[in-house]
Amino acid sequence: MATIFQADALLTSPTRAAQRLLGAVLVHRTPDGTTSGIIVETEAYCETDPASHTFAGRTERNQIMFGPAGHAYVYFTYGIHWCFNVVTGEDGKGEAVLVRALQPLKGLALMAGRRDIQLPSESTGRLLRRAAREPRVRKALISLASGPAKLTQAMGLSGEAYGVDLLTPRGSLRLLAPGTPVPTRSIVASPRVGIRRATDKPWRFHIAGNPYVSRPSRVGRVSPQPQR
DNA sequence: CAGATGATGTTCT
DNA sequence: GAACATCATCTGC
Repeated sequence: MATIFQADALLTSPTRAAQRLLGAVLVHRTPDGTTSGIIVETEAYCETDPASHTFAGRTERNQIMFGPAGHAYVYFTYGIHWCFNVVTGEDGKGEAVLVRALQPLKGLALMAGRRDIQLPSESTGRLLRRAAREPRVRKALISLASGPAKLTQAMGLSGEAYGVDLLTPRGSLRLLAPGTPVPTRSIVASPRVGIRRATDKPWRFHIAGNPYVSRPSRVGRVSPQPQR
């Protein structure tokens, strides 16, 4: 039923792949249950980019980024957090897209438990309706996965996911094609977050107006032309 | 609201 | 020994 994300769509520049990944769905099945979410914010990293883990060449940690597209690059940072990337580009290239935020779809209670966030135990639909008028519920839903380390925690992702092929149809961790495609006019580009180098490159992308992004857009809608 | 800070461990220089 | 693709919590407007 659920269609796996098209591998070909990742065989391009990471900035373009980052835009194509918006709207795609990440699904993780574990013994505790299944969680999933729509990718609403991404960032592109490539070898010639001083902010990229691959800038200085291959290392044990980044080797998967040089491998074929569609695998997971997961790394540990700040002594506490895990971040999740989708490897993109041709085999041998050292490129990936950091997934920065998800709009929760399934397994919200499990996500909340993993995040230690209080959420009324009601159906997703009911929660969404409550969120419309109750700020507390709204904030709880938004804080489930609105950041690169929040989403890995909510989805139950860590080092075990390193190198996993996300495009395997029956895999426990899968990347699915967007339910509804995100039109280019709804994609906003802005500078990447939390880096010290190459801060001028507008290689962060998010879905315009989506409340589940890690931070609001200051830059306006961007348009038609993808960088690079 | 903005800005500062501590947590905590791996990776790289 | 420094840096780190972060987050929660705190302080002071």
